[in-house]
Amino acid sequence: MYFLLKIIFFAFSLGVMAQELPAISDDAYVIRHTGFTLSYNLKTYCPDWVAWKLTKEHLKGNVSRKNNDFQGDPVVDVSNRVTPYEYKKSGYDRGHMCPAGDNKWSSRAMMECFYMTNMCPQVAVLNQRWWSNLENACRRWVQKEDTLYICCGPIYQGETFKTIGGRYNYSQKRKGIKVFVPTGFYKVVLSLKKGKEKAIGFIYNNDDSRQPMSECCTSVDDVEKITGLDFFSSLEDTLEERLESQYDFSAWK
DNA sequence: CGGCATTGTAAA
DNA sequence: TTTACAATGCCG
Repeated sequence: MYFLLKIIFFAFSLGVMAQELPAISDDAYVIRHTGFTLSYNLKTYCPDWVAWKLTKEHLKGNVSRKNNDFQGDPVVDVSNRVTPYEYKKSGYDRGHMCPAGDNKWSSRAMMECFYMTNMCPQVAVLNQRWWSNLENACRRWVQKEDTLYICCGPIYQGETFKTIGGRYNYSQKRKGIKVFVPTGFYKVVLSLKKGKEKAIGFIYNNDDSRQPMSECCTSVDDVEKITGLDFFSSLEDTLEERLESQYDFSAWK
């Protein structure tokens, strides 16, 4: 009985309160951390999505990203746990999905956002410039919107994928894990500010090309078509349809 | 020098 | 493709 109540409460807390979460499939490996929730994929060894709520208040914290080191996620069993070793000499950055800059409000959230379950292999130029631009923009936007519901993750297009890692770790006597290199990344952002509710999506290529926000934005519907995910599904249907089918980049400035 | 991680190379 | 081993390198 108590267990049943727990399930009901969990479903309630995910479905009703957490508007940033996409619809969750039955076989999903969902991991909840202090500052974000993610769905871990045991084939790609990347998250399928990472979702979090960003508020104005969250940005007032002063926890520094220094001394927070990339590390395997202790929630994941060791045989499936990606470590920084997989990314070493790969040529790819360990790209945060939920950024460190959004987790300054809690030292625990900050530490957890450096778990490898929050990472994907990202081309350096994308990570440090164009993707970073979007993260900074979200932190600007939330000052006016008060709260943003954000979800992002990798895109894989094509039949075969590049992988990194996979080498047996002799020191730790651990089987190698192959981490898929995404061909791109998506992010969807929702504001429910009364009377001016709006949503927007973004799609980036995982390469070193020039990718300003203004050229990467699109509708949430577009991102759903490409990812197969159903974002913001706890919204009332007509509102969801309206917000996801259209977007206005200039309205976010 | 001792201990441990990293990496080139090759065997299974 | 995965595992074993040896040489190298780093840090005390």
